[in-house]
Formats: sequence, structure tokens, C-alpha cells
Amino acid sequence: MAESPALPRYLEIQRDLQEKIASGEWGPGSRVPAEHELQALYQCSRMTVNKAISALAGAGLITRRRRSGSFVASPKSHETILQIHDIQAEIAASGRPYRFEILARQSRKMTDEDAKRLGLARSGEILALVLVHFAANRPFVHEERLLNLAVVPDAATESFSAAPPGTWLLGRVPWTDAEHTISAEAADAAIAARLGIPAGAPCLVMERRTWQAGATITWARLTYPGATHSLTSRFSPGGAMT
Amino acid sequence: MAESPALPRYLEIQRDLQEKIASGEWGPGSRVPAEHELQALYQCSRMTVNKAISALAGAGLITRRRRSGSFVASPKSHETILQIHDIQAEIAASGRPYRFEILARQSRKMTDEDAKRLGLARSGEILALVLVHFAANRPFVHEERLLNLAVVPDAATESFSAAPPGTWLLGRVPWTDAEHTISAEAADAAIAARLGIPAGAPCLVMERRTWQAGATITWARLTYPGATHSLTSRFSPGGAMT
DNA sequence: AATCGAATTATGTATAGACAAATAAACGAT
DNA sequence: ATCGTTTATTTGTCTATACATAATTCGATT
Repeated sequence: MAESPALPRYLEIQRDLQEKIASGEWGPGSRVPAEHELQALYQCSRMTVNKAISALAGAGLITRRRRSGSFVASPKSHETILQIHDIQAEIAASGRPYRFEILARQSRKMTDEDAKRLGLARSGEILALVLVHFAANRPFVHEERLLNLAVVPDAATESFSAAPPGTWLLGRVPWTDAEHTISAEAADAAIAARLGIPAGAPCLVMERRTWQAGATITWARLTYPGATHSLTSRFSPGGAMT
Repeated sequence: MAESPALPRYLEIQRDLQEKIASGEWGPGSRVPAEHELQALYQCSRMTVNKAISALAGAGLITRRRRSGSFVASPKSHETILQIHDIQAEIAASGRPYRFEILARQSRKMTDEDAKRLGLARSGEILALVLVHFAANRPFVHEERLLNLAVVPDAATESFSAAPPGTWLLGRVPWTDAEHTISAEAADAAIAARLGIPAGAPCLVMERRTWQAGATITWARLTYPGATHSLTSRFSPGGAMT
């Protein structure tokens, strides 16, 4: 059996087209039949066809131009969606016990260095933290973090005893923009000692800046021992269409 | 004037809602007005409202449940779209002259190591390449690549004199699935020599496997000197809605 | 009180039709 | 032959309506 998928018409069409593109039957640059042709082919209304094609256009598989028609897009890059989970949740999900230690905490007026990291010109109060996250009592990642107290004043009096600042923020302040930078660096002596690795060992470093409506909320720098951590993502173009 | 934005109705609504979510006015879990309410509010048809909300639902900002209604989603992770450009295009875009050198090329029956890298169990013919890409005559990235000749037989006779294998593939074989792994590793002696960096220097390593309809097309391992290269991405949830 | 079932409600899908906007192609005049 | 104008085609948006589907609520029956 398995023959009445109860699959909506527009998804059926969408998958049909997608399959033709994925298989190479319609190579990059080929013309996709016009909406009225597909409408006749599939015996449905134009809106239904439109919904299918528009979805593929949104996913970047097809580009559309008025009067000219729709064409199979030629990929110019690999694109992947990187899911960066909350550290606490990530460790908990792996079944290992989680804890963290705050090594340093300081409220201060923004230094030039702080301002640069937050991407801000003018001054203000910030909260600076240094902490280490542990998975099964072994150091997992080293975190340096700056919080812009102008945007998150509550943080000044928060103890962060229940949840680390990253988790605390995530559930409290909605962000509208984030910038991630991933790089490889040699561990400096201080961080190496805290992570229990040799100085100079390669580390995966992730820097993140987060904004809400133009205002920088926070900056974080996460240093993972390179030997134990990597980022993996699997991706299919036009993925969200089950 | 400047008052006729010519912005379509559904985008206007979409941005309105998005703004309410981004600003925190509608916190995570809040109920979004039902379609018929928004329809009355914006004086438009339900389909128009539906298009706006559906787009936000697709972007993950809203979750919808029949009969219950629509609710602002609560983010559980940072998610970012990593654009990994074609190396040739990336260097060319930076204005520096590009060239590459093929250091090794071998057609062979798949070894166990090859099979593991490609994620395949059984055997077959592959093409193995080692190359270095240069930007402005300085080593930019070291590439090891395996091509599954069962899927891309043309590669066996291709000289790759015009374009490197990555670029060549991108314009030829459509891929349906890709897996990326990003890690930090110390450069081994051979790679360090080819990149002109000290052995043991931290490197950003990106491994990629690419499939077409279940069949592995290629495996690639790109090693970037950590001192000069990083991956950056800026992301706003619900981004693709200009 | 517990359970089953029906009415209600919000979303999901689909239709037919209409007009707008962009632009490639055909056409015409200089 | 070149330039500007008209025409035709294709996508973009919108409407009003209809029925399907899932799920909550509430009432009736046991």
C-alpha cells in the first residue's frame, strides 16, 4: 500500500519539481515550465502551482523573473545551517552531568577593548564574566562574556547560580541579529590551564555578538579544545519541506 | 511624500508581526491573533494574512497548531546560516589573483580509508587529489579530495586545468545533501610545509561530504591556516524576507 | 464522576478569477 | 540601422469562498 500519502497537492508538485532538479534532469539554467503549463499538467489552480514554485524559489533552488520565466538556479556556494545549541542543553542531552564555574566577575565601565568587542563606539556599564563549563567533571569549554548592562540591567544583580549567562539570556531577551565567527587558535597559557590542555594546543574558537534592534546585547568567546570538539551539520537545500 | 512604500500587503503584515516579536512586545509563548482577527485589523483577505503568518512559521518565529492558534516560538538554540563559498570565487571576489596547483592525482580502487571517508561500505573506483589553492601567490588552503567515479565518471579524464575540482563539480553535478564538519587541528608536517606555516600550528579544518540522491559524490578536506582564516556569518531569524 | 460524542474554532488546503508590474519581443518610424 | 513604442507573456499579489482537518470544549449519556 502506502499509496494514499494524503500529501497536499502543492507539496506533491513541489517534490516533483525538486526531484527533477536534484536528479539533474533539469540542469542549472534550464527553464521551468510556466505556471499555466504546470497548472494544465497537474490539473490544479495556478495558486497551487505558485505555492510550490515559490517555496522552491525561497529555498534558492529556482530563480524567477517576470515575463522571462522560472529557471533552475546554479549554486554558487555550499550553504549549511549550523545549529549551535545552548551549552547546558547540549551537555545534558548527551547524558553527562553538567556544571559550570564562574572564575571572574566584574561590573565596570566599558574599556576600549570591551567597546571593540561589543562593536560599540560610546561608553557604558558592562558586566564581564569568565567561566568554564564542565561535562562529567571534565572541562568542556571556556567562556568569556560581556553583557551590555544598558540593554540587560537585570544582569547586574543576577547571581547566575541556577543557569549560566548564555542560557539565562536566551530565555529572557529576544535577539534579532547574531554574528558568529569561527576560527582556530592556539590556546594561551591561562586558558590551557583552565581547560586542562597543553599551552599552544589547537582550539576551536567561536565568537558571537548578539543584537536586539541595533543594540548590542552581548559578546561571547567560547574556546573548545580542538581535540575533543567539532561542529557538524547536515543540510539539504530546500530542507524544510517534509 | 515617500509614503507609498509599494510594499505588498502581506509583507507589511509580516514585518509588523516580526517587529512585535523582535521587540519583545510579544514574548515567547504569547498568542498571536487569529487569522480572522488580523484580517479584520488589516482589512484584507484571510489568504493574505495566512501568507504572512505562514512565512514566519516557516522561519521558525511562530509555531501554529490547529484549533489552538499561533504562538510566538521560544528559541532553544542559536542558528546560523553558514555560507561556504567556492574557493575560486571567494578569492576572486577579494580582488586577489587566484591559482591552484595539483600536487597529486591518482585513480584507484577504493581503499578502506577511502571508503570510510566517503561513508561507503563497498568498493569501487575513485579519483584522489591533493591540491593547494593560492591567493596572490600565497598558499591559501590545502585540499584533499576524493571523487566517486561511479557517480562522476567524467572526472577520470578531466584535466582540471581550467577549474579546480570543487568548482568543476559545483557546476556539473547537483547535490541533494551535504555534511560539514568544522574542527581545529594542528598542522602535520606535510601540510604545514605546503602551506608555509610551522608544523603544529593551529588550522581550521573543514570536512565535507556531498551526496546526490543517496550516493556519495565527493569527500573533501580543506585545511586553512588558523592565523589567516576564519568563518563568519551574520544571521537574523526570518532573514529571507526582503 | 467518568466517558463518549458532537459542536465549535482555528488552521490547512484549494479554487477561480482579477488586476498590477516587469520585461522580452515584435513593431514601426525616423 | 537605430531608437522608441506597443504588445504579449509571465510572474506577483489579492480577493472571496469553500471544504478539510485537527483539537478543544462542552454537553449528554451511562
